[in-house]
Amino acid sequence: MVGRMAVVEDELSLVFSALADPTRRAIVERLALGEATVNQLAEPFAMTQQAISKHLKVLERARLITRTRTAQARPCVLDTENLDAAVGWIERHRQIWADRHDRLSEHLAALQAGRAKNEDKP
Amino acid sequence: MVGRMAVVEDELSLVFSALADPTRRAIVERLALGEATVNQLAEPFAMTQQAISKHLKVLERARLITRTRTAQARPCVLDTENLDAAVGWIERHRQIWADRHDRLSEHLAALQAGRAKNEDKP
DNA sequence: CATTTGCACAACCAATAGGTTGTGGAAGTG
DNA sequence: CACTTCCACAACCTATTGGTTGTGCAAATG
Repeated sequence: MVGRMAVVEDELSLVFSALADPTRRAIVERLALGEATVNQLAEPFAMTQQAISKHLKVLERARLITRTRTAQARPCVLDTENLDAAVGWIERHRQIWADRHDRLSEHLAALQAGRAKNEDKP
Repeated sequence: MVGRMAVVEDELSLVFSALADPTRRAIVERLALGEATVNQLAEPFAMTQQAISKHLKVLERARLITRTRTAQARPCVLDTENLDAAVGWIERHRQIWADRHDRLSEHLAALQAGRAKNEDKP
């Protein structure tokens, strides 16, 4: 195999990689305040409308936004389901580590306490 | 400006893009169970040790792991601080939207209730 | 000391990402 | 109808990503 790439991108990868771009995060922040059209979203950025459309397509593929059609406009709405999925994944593993880490700290504290019986300054 | 790329990658982008790869997420999952050496981490994957080393460098740059030195081994440990940062960012904006969405659902439910007075089947 | 083990650095490669310009269609407005 | 507004598609460009092979050093082991 020479240089083959990922073919079947899983949803979580799409979500995280969608959130990995500052422009797209800004768009999500904006959409958290309410729906907006492409031009409204593009306005604050120093880039073309086409670039923003590309970003929106990435967010849509990650199912972080959904798009409706109102007349000639294409308003975007935030879809939090996959945001939840992302938080879920992180929390699941962060918590396991945190628990272990607590026990480790506990263990070290116990050791420290044991040493304190013999010498005041370690 | 013709095709200039991101120069000053912010930390959050590094974190999300580090988590955007299934191999790296698997590594994080593994490290949530406790520290491991490079070879231990590489073992489950159908790729070279060098590829894993690259992935570890990405995780290290995102400050999701830290590496110590024990003899000739380089054990990796999970660092949850930036995982927390990622969750924090998502939660902040997800919550705002969720609140708005609740009020919208409420509003729609109220409308629906109003209609129910006139016709049973909407 | 010779060898193995653990890991990283470098050069290379194909695919992807993130931007551009150019263009055109579909829906509202004079 | 002519025109403008809103948006997407296509072609193109460059940098980055995710993998490879080849190599070599540093520390443990015989």
